[in-house]
Amino acid sequence: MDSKKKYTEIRDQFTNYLVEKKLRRTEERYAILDCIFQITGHFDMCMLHQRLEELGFHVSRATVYNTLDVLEDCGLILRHQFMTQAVQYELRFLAETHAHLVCSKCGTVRELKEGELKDRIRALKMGRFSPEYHALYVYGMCGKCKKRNLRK
Amino acid sequence: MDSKKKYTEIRDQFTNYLVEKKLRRTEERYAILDCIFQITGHFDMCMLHQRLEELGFHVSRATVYNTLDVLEDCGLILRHQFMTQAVQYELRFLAETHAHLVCSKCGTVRELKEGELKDRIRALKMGRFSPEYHALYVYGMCGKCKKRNLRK
DNA sequence: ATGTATGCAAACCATTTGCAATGAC
DNA sequence: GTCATTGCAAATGGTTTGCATACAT
Repeated sequence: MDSKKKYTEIRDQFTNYLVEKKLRRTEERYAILDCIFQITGHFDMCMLHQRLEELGFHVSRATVYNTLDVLEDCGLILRHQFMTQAVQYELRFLAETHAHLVCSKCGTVRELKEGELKDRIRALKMGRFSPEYHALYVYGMCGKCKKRNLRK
Repeated sequence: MDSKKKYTEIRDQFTNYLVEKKLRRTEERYAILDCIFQITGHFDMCMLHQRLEELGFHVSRATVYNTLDVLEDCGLILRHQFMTQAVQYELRFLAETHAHLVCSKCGTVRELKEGELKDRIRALKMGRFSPEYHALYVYGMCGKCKKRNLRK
């Protein structure tokens, strides 16, 4: 299975990061990463905390926040802020290949593959700025909301 | 002056929107739009409220929030959430022509012209989704932070 | 005259912080 | 043994809400 291989890669990246930065490799941190890897789309702190609880793994919210910061700094996840009040996260390797279509009406976020655009963005000349990753948001109205608007 | 013409256009767009939606054309709403038009870059509710106060125009924070919502809905401004806790806004016609280079280290946001990319993004096939505007964020490290990192 | 918009203050809630206890090194 | 990390609870602060008053229509 390819996903298993990918996960080993991700876990290793996390371990290398923790070792290099002299941070501790705690059970909590790896449990949280494991849990995130099971989520295919976006998630927020609340959802993550709940899932961990369901798996019978209790962690404090403070620890979840702390770990999300570490994972973001490590480059494994990235943060989005859509219409919702809570910050949303996503595994970076999943996010790289799509744009986010955000409906201004209902807040739904759809993903759109845009393979070639990625390379064009990477090719931008940014002077002294060293790009690490990017996110493209397109705001507008989704099909459902358009229909709903016509009805009225 | 071209800017004056642009502002008339924007003010008219706002008026049309308010009339169409049967919302009231209050002094506060126009004063807030005036103030925003003077700001060339990003701003948050706090900065805006402060500037209005400096101009001797007192409005409650609730009204600023309300007006920002109306202006966003009207399509005149768009919202960003960078590293800071407060939501940042920007005049939409200014934002359309540049990408945002966000430094993950210090949080600074630089703007980068990217004229041709805009058209490519507009050309994306999004199915039933009707795009209205977009925002491109590139995360990475700015020149200053890179230097600072080397020194240590 | 009617009902929306405003101002103010209180409430809300995601996130951060302080501190004692735990556990990775 | 040392000190980063955790858990818990309290604090923080941006944003939202409720309600009485003002005012656009």
